[in-house]
Parts: sequence; C-alpha cells; structure tokens
Amino acid sequence: MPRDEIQVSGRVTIFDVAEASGVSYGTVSRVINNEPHVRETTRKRVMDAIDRLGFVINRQAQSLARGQTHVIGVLVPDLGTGYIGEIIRGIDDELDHAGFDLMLFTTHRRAAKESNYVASLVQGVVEGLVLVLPRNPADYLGVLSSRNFPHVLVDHQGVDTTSPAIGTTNWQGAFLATEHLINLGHNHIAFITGTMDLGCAQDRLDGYKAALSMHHIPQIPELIFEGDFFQNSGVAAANALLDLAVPPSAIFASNDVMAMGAMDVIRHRGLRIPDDISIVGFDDIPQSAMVFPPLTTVRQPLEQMGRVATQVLLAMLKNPETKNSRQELPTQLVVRSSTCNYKDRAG
Amino acid sequence: MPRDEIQVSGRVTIFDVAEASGVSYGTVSRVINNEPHVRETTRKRVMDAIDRLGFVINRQAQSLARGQTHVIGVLVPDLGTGYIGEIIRGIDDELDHAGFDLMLFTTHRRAAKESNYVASLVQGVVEGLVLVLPRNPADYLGVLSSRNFPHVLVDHQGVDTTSPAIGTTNWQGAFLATEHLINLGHNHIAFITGTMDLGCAQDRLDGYKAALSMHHIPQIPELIFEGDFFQNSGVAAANALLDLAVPPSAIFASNDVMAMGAMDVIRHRGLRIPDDISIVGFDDIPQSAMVFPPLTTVRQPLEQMGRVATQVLLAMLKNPETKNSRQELPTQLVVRSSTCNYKDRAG
DNA sequence: TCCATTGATGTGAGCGCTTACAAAATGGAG
DNA sequence: CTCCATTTTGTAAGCGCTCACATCAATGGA
Repeated sequence: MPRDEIQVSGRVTIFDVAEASGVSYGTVSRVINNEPHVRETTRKRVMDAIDRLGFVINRQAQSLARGQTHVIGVLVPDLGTGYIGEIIRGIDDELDHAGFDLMLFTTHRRAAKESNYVASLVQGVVEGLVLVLPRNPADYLGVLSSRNFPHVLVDHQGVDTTSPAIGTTNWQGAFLATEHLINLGHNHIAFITGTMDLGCAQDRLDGYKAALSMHHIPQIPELIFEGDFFQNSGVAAANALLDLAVPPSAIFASNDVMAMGAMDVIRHRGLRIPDDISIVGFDDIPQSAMVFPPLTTVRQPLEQMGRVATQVLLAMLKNPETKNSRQELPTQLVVRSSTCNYKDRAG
Repeated sequence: MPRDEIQVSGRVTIFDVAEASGVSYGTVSRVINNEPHVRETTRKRVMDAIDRLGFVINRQAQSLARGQTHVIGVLVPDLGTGYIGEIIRGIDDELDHAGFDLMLFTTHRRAAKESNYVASLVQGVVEGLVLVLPRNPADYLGVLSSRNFPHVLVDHQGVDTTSPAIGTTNWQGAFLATEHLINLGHNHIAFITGTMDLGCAQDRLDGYKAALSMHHIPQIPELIFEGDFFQNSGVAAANALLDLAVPPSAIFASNDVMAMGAMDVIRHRGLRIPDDISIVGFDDIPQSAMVFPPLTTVRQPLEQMGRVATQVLLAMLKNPETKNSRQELPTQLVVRSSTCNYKDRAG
C-alpha cells in the first residue's frame, strides 16, 4: 500500500532496482557506476528499471561505503558585498566541473564560529576546505595542517606559512595605482590603509610607499590614514584628510568600499570628483563601475582566485603529495572617471 | 604504524572510543547523543577518550543510520549583486540555529542546471530545498510537489500555486513609491518594468498604475518602458524616456540596478539628480546607499525573507502536514536623495 | 531476604551502497 | 564436443553509526 511513499524520500534502493530488473544488486551497482563488465542487454534492462522506479542514488550511503563525500566546504565571513560572491562563483564553477558539491559556511565575522566549524567539519562530510578571507586563521590552521587536512586559503597572505594560499599581487596593484596618480601630476597623495593585521593591507601600503619613493616624492605621515576596510573608516579618513592644512589632491583607498565612503564626504563638502580631488580604490567590486563617477580602481581577479584555489585543492585531494602551492594572481589597474590630471583640476 | 594516519581522515570511530574507555560502542553512541541513561562516571570516561583520541562523529554514517542528513539545499541563480547574498544571510543564520548545514547550488542563470540539480538532489543528501529567485520553476516544481519534497520559494510569486513561497508586497511598495513621487508634485512619472514574466514585475507595474489612477493621473503608455532587471535596460530606458517630446520629471525603476543605469544616462546628458529629474529604485541593495546621490528606493526585507522561508521549510520538515504557507513580507519606502519636490527642480 | 523496578550497559541488525572474491555463463580453439 | 580463458553475474562483508531489544546491576519496599 505505501507504494506511493516509496517515492517520497529516496526509498527506492538498488535492491528494488535489482528485483525489478531481475539481476543482483551488485550488477545494479555496476550499471550505476558505469563499470565495464556488464552485458549491454543487462545494462539496458537495469537502466529501464531505474527510470521506471525513479531510482536516485543515495549519496550518503555511497559516501560511507566509498569513504569519500565529494563535498568541499567553503568558509566565508559574509556574502554582503558581492566581493566574496565573485570568489564563490569561481569556486563553484570549478567544483561543478569536477563533480563536487559545495557546502557553504559563513561566520558572519564571528571569529568563534570559524574555529568551531573547522574543528567539526574536518572529519565527516567535507573532504576539503576553501577558506575565504579567514579572519583568525591562527586558531585552526594548525589543526588543519597537522591533521593533514586538505585546505587552501584565498586572499590571505598573513602570518601563516604552511598552508597553500591564493592571493593577488597587492603590492604591485598599489604601486601601479599610485604611479597612475603620480603620472597624472599628483604629488600630494593620501592613502587609506586597511586592517593592518592583514597581510594584504600591509602589502598595499608598501606598494604605495614604494611608488612614492620611486618617484622621489616624500612620504608625509599625515597623508596616511589607518582604516579598517569598512565604509565608515573611509568617511572618517576623508574628513581628517580634508581638514589638513594642505589637503591631498588625490586619495587612494585600500578598498573600494572605503573609497566610496570618501567620495561621499568629498561631495558633501561641495568638492567635485575628480576635478577637485581624484579617488582610487582597490578590489573592483561590482558596484564600483556603477557609482558616480565610476571608480578608478585596482581589479582583483576575484573569480579567478576562487577558480585557482579550487584547482589547487582538488589537486591536493587527488594527490596528497602535492606540494603546497602559494600563488599570487596579477592585479590590474582599471582607469575610470574618478581620477584626472592634476593640472586639469578646477580648484 | 599508521597510528598517525588514524587522525588523517576521521578514522577514529566509536569503536575506538569504546575500546579506549572500556565500554561498548552503544554506550559511546549514547554519550555522543546526550542520551539520559548513562552513568555520570561512564559519561566522563567516554568524553575523555573522545578528547584524547580526537574523535569526531562521521556525519555520513549518522545520516545514513538516522535517515536524515540535516542538510538543506539552497538553489540560487547567482551571487553577484549582493541581493541574493542578503537572502542567504537570513537562510544561513536560521539554519545555523536549527543545527542544519547549508549546501549551496548556483545555476548561474543556466536554466538547464536548475532542473538537473533539483532532480538529483531531491533524494539523498538534501532534506529540503530553498529556491531563491527560481527562473524556470515550472520544470521541476511539479516533481517536487508530487514527490512531496519539502521546499519553499523565495521571491517568486509566479504561475505556480501549490508550493509554499515567501515574497514581498511588491504591489504596495510600488504604490508607495509612486505616491511618494506624486506627493512631491510629479505628474509625469515614467516606469521601467522588470522581466514581465515574473510575478513581482507585474505586481510592481500594477502598483505604479494603481497609484496613478488613485490620484487621477492619466497613464501615458510612452512613459512605461519594458526592462529586464539588468543595468543595460535601465540605460536603454532612460535614453528612450529622455528623448520623448515631453520627458518625465521622475523615473521609477523596477529595481535598483536599472535605476543606476538610468542615473548614469541622466548624468551623461548633463542633467542633475534630483534637481532635473527624480529617480526611485526598488530592492534597496547594499550599494544603493552608496551611489550618488543615495537612491530613494523600496526596501525589500531580504534577510528577513530568507529567514522566514527557512522557518517555513523547517516547520514542514518537522511536521509534513504543515499547511503550505505563502507569505508576503512588507516592503518599505526608503527616501534618500534621488528624489525631490517637483517645484524645486532647477530645470 | 527476596522480588520487582528502574537504570545502565551490551548486542544484533540494518541504513544503502561498494568492493573484493567466488561462481556461473559464454565463446573460441582444439 | 570438450576444455580453458574470458566475460558476466552473484554474494559476503563492511563503511560508521543508530535504535530496539536483551541483559545485567542496583535499588527499595514487603
């Protein structure tokens, strides 16, 4: 009687298929897995039964028996800005090609959760872990490494040295952006840093400084404002910078979000971008092209990062001996309309 | 010798723990699951062994034995804009509280994949499905419903009538926004529609029309431009609208992204927002507050939608008899700086 | 002191699948 | 027709866990 219910929740097993097609369950398994030694007629008969019964394999059981889940965990802080969404797009796509599923874990910036997740995920359902923008990696990277659990970091070149990691050429990007400003004739260029405990923030600052000294422009401490990657710190920075006795003619922010914060302030003060002051960001998040004026920024190949990270992880899974790879993907200066020649400025 | 490898991949089983603590595997299972009938001293002994051995339960096996996975699938088209990120935030948080994991599936707007996923996911690892902004639900909603597979739609009030769904009061939001413009003295208000095969697009258009007729303002067909929710259609719309013999004094776009496209055009034509023309969007995506000028828009309670959808799904899981619930969450007009009084306009 | 309870623990079977390995069927060659 | 080498198919065991049931220990009342 509960014939109908058979459909309800994966109740159709290989045994049912076996019975329906008059073969043993072993043969059904062979058919499912496309193994060679099955007579063509038999294969067809089994296939028919599968269709007829609506059989779908139970991945749990398969995973248990095989000892592998084909699920990769992705640990991200948040999904708000689209920044991480882009990275996930790359991860997801690559995973899809490889026949893996993606389990998403968000920490919402609650550090405790990061460690929690990692600790309990490590064994069981997830075969590998992509850690995007990890905040407190020190807590668990040790565990991961010592247990030899496959994982890869994205966009974090911090203290840790042992884990494979995918980053971008932050230094170079910052250098290029600063040089762009210099080439436009600016020589009083402010810089808004990111959260300085992050390696990328440090690198960007260094790139800025390097470009300055390369062009024999003195570093002025007052022009460097410590931000935290959030919009509000861009606001605070711009306010402070604009209040300077000699305000900068250009501001380079360590990310787009802070740059947008700064743009707000500038406009509220009745100044024009880029006429009165040029602005450069970093990241090239989707909305950077949409703001007004479209933001000149340094593009990070977000999707690409996710893609490469996944490839590295998958390679490790396939061959545990794979050397830890730490890669830096190239950043790229995207010139839009928030920067202009110093001599053109209206003020 | 491979003592070390025991750590490598979840090799520590309840049997190891049982042996190490001198009890039976059944007792270990009891301890793990916090079941009552275990002597306190025994429980402690087992716990110690668990810690010592670094035992972590194998969810696959547990799922298989229990017949439930505690994994919910979330099917989304993309993660680009942050719009969906917000929804996921709500889903994720709610799932987290309930002890469920979240498996993410993206279709990247490839319709075929949607059906694929749904077909094979239905059985096996995922216990329920949250379908966010489904594009071609007709393909598989039938399967889902007939198999009685727990699922809920988010932000799609289309043709289908049988599945539980969470939406927002699109009509009302559009009505309010239009009325806002009318109250500001505008009576030549353009409207950019969304993809008209989506229920929400239809509702928004209806809300716009209703507000107009409520205030005895004639509907002018030329002022209604059919868009597709992408930025480019906002650009096209604005161009067409501005070329009209009598261009509108205000434009209401069916989503923020199109509104931004329109803003671009307006500025490129040397017009000012809102002085020359007012703009209203819909959604209140994160970047809407960041553009210049900050966009007046209709807020959809994105995170809340995810949250409610998840609650509904979880309720269905707990009690399969749960009545299909279709809810509409309230939208809210967010007045920022892209709209102003008609009489104040400069032009 | 003895038995009935109740609480604590051990055991067997089974979740749905894979994966050896064994058994049976097939098909040339001799 | 045999016989042996190949396919092809069947079967047992096991992946790591849960759950129902059986068993055993401890307790308290008569």
